[in-house]
Amino acid sequence: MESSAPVSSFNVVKGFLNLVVKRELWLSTFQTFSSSGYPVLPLNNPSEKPLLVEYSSPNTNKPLHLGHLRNILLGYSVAEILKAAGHPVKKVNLVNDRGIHICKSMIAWLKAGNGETPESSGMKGDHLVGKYYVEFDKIYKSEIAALVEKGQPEDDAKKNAPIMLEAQEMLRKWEANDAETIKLWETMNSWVYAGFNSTYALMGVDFDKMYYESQTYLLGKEIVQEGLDKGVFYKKDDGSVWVDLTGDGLDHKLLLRGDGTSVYLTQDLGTARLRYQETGFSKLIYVVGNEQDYHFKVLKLAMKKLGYEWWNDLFHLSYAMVDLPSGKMKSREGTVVDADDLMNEMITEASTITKELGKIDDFDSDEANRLYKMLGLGALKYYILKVDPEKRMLFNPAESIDFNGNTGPFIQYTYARIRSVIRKGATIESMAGYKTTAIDVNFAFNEKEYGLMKMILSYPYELETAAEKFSPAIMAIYAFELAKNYNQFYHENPIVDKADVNTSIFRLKLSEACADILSKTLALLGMQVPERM
RNA sequence: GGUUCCGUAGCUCAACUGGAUAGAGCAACUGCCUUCUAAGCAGUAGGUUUCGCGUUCGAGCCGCGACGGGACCA
Repeated sequence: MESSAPVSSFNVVKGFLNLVVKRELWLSTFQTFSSSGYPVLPLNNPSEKPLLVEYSSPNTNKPLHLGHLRNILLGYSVAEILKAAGHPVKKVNLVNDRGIHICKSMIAWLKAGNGETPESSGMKGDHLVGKYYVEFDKIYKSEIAALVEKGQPEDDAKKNAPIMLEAQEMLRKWEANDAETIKLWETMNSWVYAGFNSTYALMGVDFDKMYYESQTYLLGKEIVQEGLDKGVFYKKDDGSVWVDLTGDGLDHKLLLRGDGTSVYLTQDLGTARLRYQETGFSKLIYVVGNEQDYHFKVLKLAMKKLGYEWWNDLFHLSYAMVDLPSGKMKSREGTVVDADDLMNEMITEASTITKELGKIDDFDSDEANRLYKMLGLGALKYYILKVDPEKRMLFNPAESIDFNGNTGPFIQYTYARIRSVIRKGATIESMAGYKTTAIDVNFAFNEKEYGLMKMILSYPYELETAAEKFSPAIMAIYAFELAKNYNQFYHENPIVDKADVNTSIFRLKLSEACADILSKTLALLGMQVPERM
């Protein structure tokens, strides 16, 4: 081997060729990194056109719960990862603000609400509206029972229950633009939005653009006509429009009802095309639960049949449901883990643990509360994001989320620990300038230092993989491994040692780089890091 | 009936797209705070990767078939 080659030695074990990279090369690469900041990502295909990430997409008849939490954290994190990887990204939210579900809340509020408002009740708006959604179901069930009592078959009773008929009548009025109905609808939706906004704010997520189904639900009808003209859709005798996907291993699928009203697919066709016209997206990523897998397959194939060449840029980022030990969550039965409650419980838990440890007794209450929030939400976010989205999650509220081991607070703790060492190093005159001191290329680093350097320098690679796979879990695991490696290094090596300034400076540089990468990686998961904890 | 996702330690999860002796955390047990933060570190124990067959130098990963769990489409 030539001496200028980057490889210092090699060996062969069990058919594997092992190359050993020269030590100087590691040091010079690390030197470049730590003096000029984060390595530039060697992106293969930096996109010029925006990637749209649609996430959250709530219904306005009830507050957000644990299932939404998984959706929102995933969507936000994927968007941040794509941004960090150099893509232009737009986060969008399609709010389902119309339909029978919201009419149910409205009817129940009219019947049983006595004019209650968020102000008068002191309830968060989304919780108040959700309360009447549950109320609707109670009334509905008692009406069904009464009809069955009188001898109606249950199926008929479900159709004939007065409150259900009223809800349907209200939907018709809404569609006919009835002034009074629209006014009530706007009022109750505004309560819900105020509630959602405070939940989003607590979670620390944001959106670049909001879409509302009340404005998009009529889109798509002309696309259906276009499909008929092109002969890729067909009409049945009752006037309904269908697409035949048996050639793709699926079934025939309804696109427009006989009475001319839309189904979800109709508006999704229209909305996708609208967004393409607006943005020319290079990808449209839908963060939606896996119960919609079939729906998105149909959507893509319908677009393909229509001849839109970007049909394959529609991507369904599918995730599995979150289950409770008691089974599925059902909003209308009130068996859900509410997102606000869960976040607040986590913050309280963080506060309890922090107080027990007593390390920040000198913090004022603002500082302390910021920290509790950081840690509580960090624990929750990490817990959810470290899991592969396709796997079902079992969430046991009785066993609270851990703060030790492979958790968010463990990584946050490691960051705080590093900052603490660096603060100490900065007080020693001979080391205070460690940031600008160049690394000695002949520095004899040990195994732990070597391992840390390698991990730090692999950040761009991890990020690129995470971006390609739309996978926050990759970054979560990377952060954990890095923190773990740092703690091992920390335990075995004194960092600030007055007797060995040269080594101390190198270790301070290494620590600083580690903290930077941890902070950056956690930010991609929507997490913050504390200077002390 | 059809399609699809999942099945790895008691529990929660990894395994760099088919590579070397399947790794972490929790729980259990044992050590380490007079030294830079013990929300930490070190160690013990825990596995026929649900089962079977196949593909090949090599399979947790690919194929086929069971079994179990979820979701969706008739």
